[in-house]
Amino acid sequence: MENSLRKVLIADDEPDILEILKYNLSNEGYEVTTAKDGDEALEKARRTQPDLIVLDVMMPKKTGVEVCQLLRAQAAFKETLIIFLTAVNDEGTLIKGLETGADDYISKPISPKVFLSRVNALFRRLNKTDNRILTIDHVTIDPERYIIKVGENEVVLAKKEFELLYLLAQKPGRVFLRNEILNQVWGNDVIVGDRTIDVHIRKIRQKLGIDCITTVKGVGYKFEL
Amino acid sequence: MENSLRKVLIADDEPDILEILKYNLSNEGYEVTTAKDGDEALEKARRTQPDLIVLDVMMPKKTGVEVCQLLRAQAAFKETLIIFLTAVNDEGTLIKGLETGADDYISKPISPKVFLSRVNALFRRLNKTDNRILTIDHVTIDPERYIIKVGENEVVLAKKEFELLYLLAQKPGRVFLRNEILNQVWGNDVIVGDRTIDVHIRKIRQKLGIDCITTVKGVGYKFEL
DNA sequence: CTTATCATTAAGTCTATGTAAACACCTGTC
DNA sequence: GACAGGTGTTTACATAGACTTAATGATAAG
Repeated sequence: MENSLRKVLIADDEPDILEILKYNLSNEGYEVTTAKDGDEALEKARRTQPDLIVLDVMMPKKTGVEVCQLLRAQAAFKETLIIFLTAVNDEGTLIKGLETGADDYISKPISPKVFLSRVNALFRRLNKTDNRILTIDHVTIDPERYIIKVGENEVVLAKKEFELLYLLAQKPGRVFLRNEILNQVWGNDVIVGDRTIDVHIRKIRQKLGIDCITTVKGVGYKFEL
Repeated sequence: MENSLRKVLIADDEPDILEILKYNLSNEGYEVTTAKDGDEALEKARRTQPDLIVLDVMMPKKTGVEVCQLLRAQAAFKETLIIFLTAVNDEGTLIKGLETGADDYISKPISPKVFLSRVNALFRRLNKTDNRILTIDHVTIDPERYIIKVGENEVVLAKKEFELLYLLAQKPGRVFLRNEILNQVWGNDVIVGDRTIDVHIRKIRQKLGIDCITTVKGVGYKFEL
């Protein structure tokens, strides 16, 4: 993997498991924090803002599922990767866990090799959709430099405008609900008026000068050339 | 999960209640089976593989909680919706019931309207993940893009039209009752006139340009090529 | 033939979005 | 501190078209 330090938080009540996982992840270049129960996991998650959180389902204080729910309720952890560790006989809880928004789960007993490959796979998947330069036909969107190219013209968008366009352009053709857009661009705890999205859409349309955002009335918007 | 396959099993030892609930559910387009005790419930559950099981907590032979436990132990019923009917003074048992993996509970005495709305809500929640692209012959319906393709032509439908078509197309050939359509597309608390559905059907027929929706007089509509 | 049900059409109503302008806020400059 | 410029948001209003209704004609079932 690349040079960027990926932060991982592992929460489990069994010190042995913590030790093994931490050792393996560190070896791969991850920066690892550990927690031994649900409350500690929440607290350290807040402090260290990890990229990935590994939660044992069965933990003292708070279960992994509860921790996951509490985290997902906060905007800061909407995009954070969350993996559950679970005993095989615990499928009921697990299903509920996945519904609360976990990205993957791994059954105990854990093979370090499998664990690592799953973690790496998750990060790879994340990277694909996160920081890449998008090119759709003759439109190029570069999130590093906050620049849009339409043909040969460079267009400068403001931050929110850019993020909105970038979101839509990640899946051209797919309709994004207004709620979805609010969550992704504004964060789900922010409350803004009804017309805010429209106004931004309008500015994007205006600045780009091409017809690339389609309204689906009553549903949302989609990027399309 | 299938949207339109909506089989319900109701188990209660009071014939009146069975009758009322069955009547109301049938009206909404559910396919209802009934059982008068725990053993019969188990047996019919196995046979009919319902999508929702309504269990009275107090029943002869086996209580609702016992039935629930036995069902949840089987892989086939891991995902089945289970609702308890319970008398108000029975909270101890109820809590145990929810722990065994029920999805909801409803207190007696039961208002049919409340009952229906709870059932509909459960199914709707379940359907949230129903986002698959439907392909029937040369017709493609993509809810993600909100686009219909008929051969090579792209057809744009309005929101209600799209949802209506999407509903019908989920089970080609199956007849959807008007009530069912109202529930799924409009939501069960909205009241609209009799001709509203017809008009939408007409627009769909017109826009698609092909004869794909068949009227079953006195019953409802079905999608068919 | 009668009746209930559906199709069709042409309105009317209402809702979601488009648009322009004003406002609040931040940032840097003189 | 006053000012300018930019961003993000709200407000108020305009408007297209989505949705509904109502009226009338067609059709199948009994």
